[in-house]
Amino acid sequence: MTALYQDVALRLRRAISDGTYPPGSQLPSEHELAEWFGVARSTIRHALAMLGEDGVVASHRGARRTVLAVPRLQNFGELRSFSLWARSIGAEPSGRVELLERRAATEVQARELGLSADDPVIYVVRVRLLDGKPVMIERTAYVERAGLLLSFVDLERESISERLEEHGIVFAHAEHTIDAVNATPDDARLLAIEPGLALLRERRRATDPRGQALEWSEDRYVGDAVAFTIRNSIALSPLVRDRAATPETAAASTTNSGN
Amino acid sequence: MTALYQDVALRLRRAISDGTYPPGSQLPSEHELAEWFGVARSTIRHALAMLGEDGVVASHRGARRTVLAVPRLQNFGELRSFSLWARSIGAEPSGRVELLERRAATEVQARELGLSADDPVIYVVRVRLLDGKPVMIERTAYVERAGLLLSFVDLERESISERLEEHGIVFAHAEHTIDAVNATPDDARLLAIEPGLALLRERRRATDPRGQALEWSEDRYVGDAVAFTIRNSIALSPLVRDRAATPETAAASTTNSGN
DNA sequence: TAGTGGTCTAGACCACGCC
DNA sequence: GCGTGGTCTAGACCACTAT
Repeated sequence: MTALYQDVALRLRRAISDGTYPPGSQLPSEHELAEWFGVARSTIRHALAMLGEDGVVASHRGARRTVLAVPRLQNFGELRSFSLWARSIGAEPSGRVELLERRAATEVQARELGLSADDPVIYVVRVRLLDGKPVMIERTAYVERAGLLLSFVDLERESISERLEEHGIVFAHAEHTIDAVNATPDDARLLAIEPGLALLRERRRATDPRGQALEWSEDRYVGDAVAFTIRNSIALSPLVRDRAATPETAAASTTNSGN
Repeated sequence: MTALYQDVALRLRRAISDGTYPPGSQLPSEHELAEWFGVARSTIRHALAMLGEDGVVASHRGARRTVLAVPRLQNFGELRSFSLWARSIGAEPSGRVELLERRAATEVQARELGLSADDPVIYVVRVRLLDGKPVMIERTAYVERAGLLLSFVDLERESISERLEEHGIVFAHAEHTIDAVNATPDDARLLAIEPGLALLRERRRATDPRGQALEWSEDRYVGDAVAFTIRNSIALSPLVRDRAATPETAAASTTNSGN
């Protein structure tokens, strides 16, 4: 069912989590692991490469691998879906729909979603709550193909992404741009906070496995409720620091231009 | 010198950048690429895996790879070093040292750096400027081994990380936690902005190749000057959403809590 | 059904760390 | 010099897509 290397990776993760190989210690050699697991060395290497991508182990030619940290659980689905994420930390997610309409795409939405000007999008504004406390405003434009299915979803209770996956709409890739903004009066009203409070803004473009844009969203998190964490290393650096988009630079910026 | 697969990856990146394989198009098959480049299929796969990690291509069993986006240039060094990053976007970096002293680690610093209470750290507060405009405050605690070398660095002009690398201190891994805070009066004074303006806060723990902590830093960026971008996918998700540190949760949390 | 990517093996040689 | 991880090859079989 699952691939051998995934099984090996899982078992190594567990061994690190349960203290067999605590952070700072060294892993057995690839040769030893291959013997113990009864697989080829390349299969062990494939598994170890995955741990390396997660920042769990570090490796250097000539020396055994070092354990850097205990693995984190979170997966892509939990990052994309507020509901999944909330439940994974033991909180009860809910949502309040402020707006849901089919309308012409704005210039930005059209560019990010790869649409022509005035193509229709489904635009949704939702306030997301954690254990009854508002923590985020989600302003999302869906392409028509995905958005039309929203009429089948109970937006107050259900997870949009979970329901869309049941209908064959799969989110596979995303690009996130993160900066900070002060809460507008409108933000403050929706989140029941003071205007001017610092909010963490995440602009997200998500695509299906083929790279076809499915949604473009601008989410604003209450600064003291949510944070993002990224691990990276010399070998793997998915995080990029950008000059923020300003009215003058927005048009020229590569971060924001679509497709 | 460079590995074959790295050379192949570079050439494929170039082919995507120059429009040979634009976003949305399909790459040739692994078999074809292996023949063209004169290498084994596994070498091609290794190169393509790197492009996949960067979110440049997507792959599915049975179908050819799809180009998702044009590759971004930035590397790990440019993320860690403000100076390198600034020059890479064509701006002139500078810095102003507000404080530099050797002192006992705070509780948080000791925990993040893996020190005992009251072990000494080198604490530096610097304002970083882009083309003369203040955009960031950097409050960094270095472990003694790295920090003592700072006396050899011209902090107003030089890049700390570049000089430390010359002395054998190599930054290899980092974990970043990002949230939003309002500028304190002190922040506002240093950055020449209004108090209360939304700032992007990055707390960063960086280690050497062995996972030994080298620095722990709390940086605050002016919200309209800098943003961070992350790409991820089902297969690779280095980004994690966390509940932010609150006075109650800070003690239990490993990721966060303030300076 | 042919082609494609995903997985896995067995073996080779090399560059580097450590003793 | 020995053990380690890094690179590379050649070939096999399988699961899935496209047609």
